[in-house]
Amino acid sequence: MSDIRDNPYLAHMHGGAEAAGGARGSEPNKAFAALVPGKTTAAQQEATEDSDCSGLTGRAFSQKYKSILAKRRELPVNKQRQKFLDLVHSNQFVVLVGETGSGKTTQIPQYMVLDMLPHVEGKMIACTQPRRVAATSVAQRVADEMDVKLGQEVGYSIRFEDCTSARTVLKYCTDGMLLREAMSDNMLSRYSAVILDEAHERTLNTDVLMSLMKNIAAQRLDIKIVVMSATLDSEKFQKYFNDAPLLTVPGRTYPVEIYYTPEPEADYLEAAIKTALQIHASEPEGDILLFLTGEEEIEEACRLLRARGDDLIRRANCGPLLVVPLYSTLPPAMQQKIFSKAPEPRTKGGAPGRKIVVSTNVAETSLTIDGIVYVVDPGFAKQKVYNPRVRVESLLVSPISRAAAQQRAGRAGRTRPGKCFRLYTEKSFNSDLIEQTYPEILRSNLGSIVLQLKKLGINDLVHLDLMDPCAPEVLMRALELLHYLGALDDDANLTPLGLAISEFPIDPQLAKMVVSAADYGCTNEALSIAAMLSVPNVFLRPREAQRAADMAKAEFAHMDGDHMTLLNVYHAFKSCADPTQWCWDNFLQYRSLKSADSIREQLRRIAANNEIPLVSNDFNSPDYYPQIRKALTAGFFMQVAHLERNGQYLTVKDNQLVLLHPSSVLERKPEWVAYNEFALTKRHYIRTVTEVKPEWLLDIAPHYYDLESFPPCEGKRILEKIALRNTIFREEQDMKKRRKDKKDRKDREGKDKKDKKDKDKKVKKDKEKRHRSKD
DNA sequence: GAGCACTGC
Repeated sequence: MSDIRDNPYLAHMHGGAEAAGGARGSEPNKAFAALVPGKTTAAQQEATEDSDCSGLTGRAFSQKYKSILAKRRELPVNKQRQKFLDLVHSNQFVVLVGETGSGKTTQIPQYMVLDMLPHVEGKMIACTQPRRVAATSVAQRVADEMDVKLGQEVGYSIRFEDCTSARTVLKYCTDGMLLREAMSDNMLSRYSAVILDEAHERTLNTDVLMSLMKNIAAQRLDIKIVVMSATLDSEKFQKYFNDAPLLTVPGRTYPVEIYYTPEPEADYLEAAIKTALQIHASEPEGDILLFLTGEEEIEEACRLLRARGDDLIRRANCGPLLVVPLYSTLPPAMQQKIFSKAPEPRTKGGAPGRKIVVSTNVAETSLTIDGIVYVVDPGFAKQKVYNPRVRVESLLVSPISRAAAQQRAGRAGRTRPGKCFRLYTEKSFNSDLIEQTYPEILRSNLGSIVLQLKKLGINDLVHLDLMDPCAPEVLMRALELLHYLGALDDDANLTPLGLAISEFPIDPQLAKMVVSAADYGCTNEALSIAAMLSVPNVFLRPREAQRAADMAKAEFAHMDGDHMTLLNVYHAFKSCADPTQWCWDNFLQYRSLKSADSIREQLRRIAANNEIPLVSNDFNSPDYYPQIRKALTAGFFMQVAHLERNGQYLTVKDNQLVLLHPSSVLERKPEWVAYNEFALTKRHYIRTVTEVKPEWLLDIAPHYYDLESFPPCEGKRILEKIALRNTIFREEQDMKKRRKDKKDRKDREGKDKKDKKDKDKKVKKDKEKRHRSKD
């Protein structure tokens, strides 16, 4: 930090006028001196902003600053600045509801900075976002608004990238990042205030963070918490945060007219296509956004829209259509197409062209497309559900909530008034749809979350104060998993192993594999596999080139299974000359491999920091792959299936009937396999599968393969035989050892006797010698 | 013989 007296904000601490004047010459700035931390008024803040030079940098404000400032003053949130400050001054928690366009995300954090002057105490203000792009782009915008360089007084912090400095006063970060920080600083002592933005999205991280902030606030009366949300579901937030006061800020969007179908639609895909084409045929200019559930459905809809659109254009003299798909796994170049302009009329003065974007939920929150005037909403989305009984997370096409429907409709009113066509009845909207989507924490496996909570110092999970408490059975499953992995002891306290596992930002099973790999001399390989399993599928299989893609994949196939195949792919990726071209040639997703590489680097650094040796076995040793598979077993012994005599796999303990996923490279069916994922679709598949040995299971996870408590099945009988064989073998070894020990002891005793005799003889001789010499 | 909503550390 530069000299504290250079900072005009600190005027009140150093005799005001003198210090403030020092930064910019002779004229003292009264507005700076007037700011008293925690007691500023809107007028004082505005005066500070209107002055000639920045209180933070001491530099004169630029022309650009002044023009942005004029726009900032017109934002709806600015009209409520005084009210907001009053609430913050007299409350520890404030809930703020602001619709799109209110300016809350950019302005509220700045009001907080001016009010608290956190750097006086060497502290900061954090504003969390659920997504990385939001954290980075908003930070850039606010840096411009405050006339500072991004990364200096205003910065951001996201995975793989910390763009902050010792001067940083305001930090935008992902909520996951702040959680990680809390794991090493449980009281978040570096922050004088935390602003939680987009809280209505109720992501896993936001929910955990809200609970944590409540906990911290009870112990740190100096900290302020502002919770910002976009919905009207504010009462729930207020109640959760000890009856916090509410401030509502109007948004700035255009009206959207809503239309419902008079009768329920039997086939929503067909209805959606029809509706989109009808809009094209009869509504004025403006682009269409159509929400569907997944990649396959979207590609199918695009094909149909193009075909029928051509037909429509011929028959009804409509304008040309541009149909573009949008989903997250679409290559970035293809995603860019959503921003292209609608096509020109085919003849001068002819019917205008139109763009139709067919998208998943990405377009609901993550991506904003300008120029959308019409939204078609069939009312469905793929949603994650968790079944604790079989410990399986899966995706299910389900009806969306009223809040989500509202969010979708809002996408039509960003640039001018729009229309939203809902493909369900108004009655259905009111009586069938739930108010809010169930928060993610109620639909997820909590293994990793529970571990994080333990690390955050929250031990009493039963009384864990979440906005929506999770099901006891889900908590039980999480505790059970962590206990079996050895991350928690019998009293559910974090073990040293659990502490190590919690350092890694990956699934606990994967982290256990990495940590255990040290025992098998293969941490380097375990890190690569863990990274490859933490990114979206790397294998591409385009519909028009399935055979070619399969052949390309076969080149990487490893006889032991899919994990080793992934390792082959990673190694090949690292040693190829032109990664983009190479990925293209081999039907591999460049994005996923690139991201696996970054993750691996992060994991490697964490391993190094935790004194986990980074080692490999000799590649030419016959043990090279078995050792890696043993490390895999150490993490995934709970995800093992056994091939029954009828040719079907049963998962161990749960006795679920499963099939090897057709994408597996394992053509022969090994008797015992460990799997990464249980995929619940039309059938039950196990995906990413590698052969393991039953004796490893008994060796590596004896507490889980405790045969006394094992439900009966073929696998159990085989394990019992092996266990018996092991016992007999051990008995034999013991007997041999005992026999040998006995013999050794006898020999030793014999030798000792002889030694003693010899010694005695020697002593006698010596004595005699001495006697003789005396004489 | 078949998927893969979306995020995040």
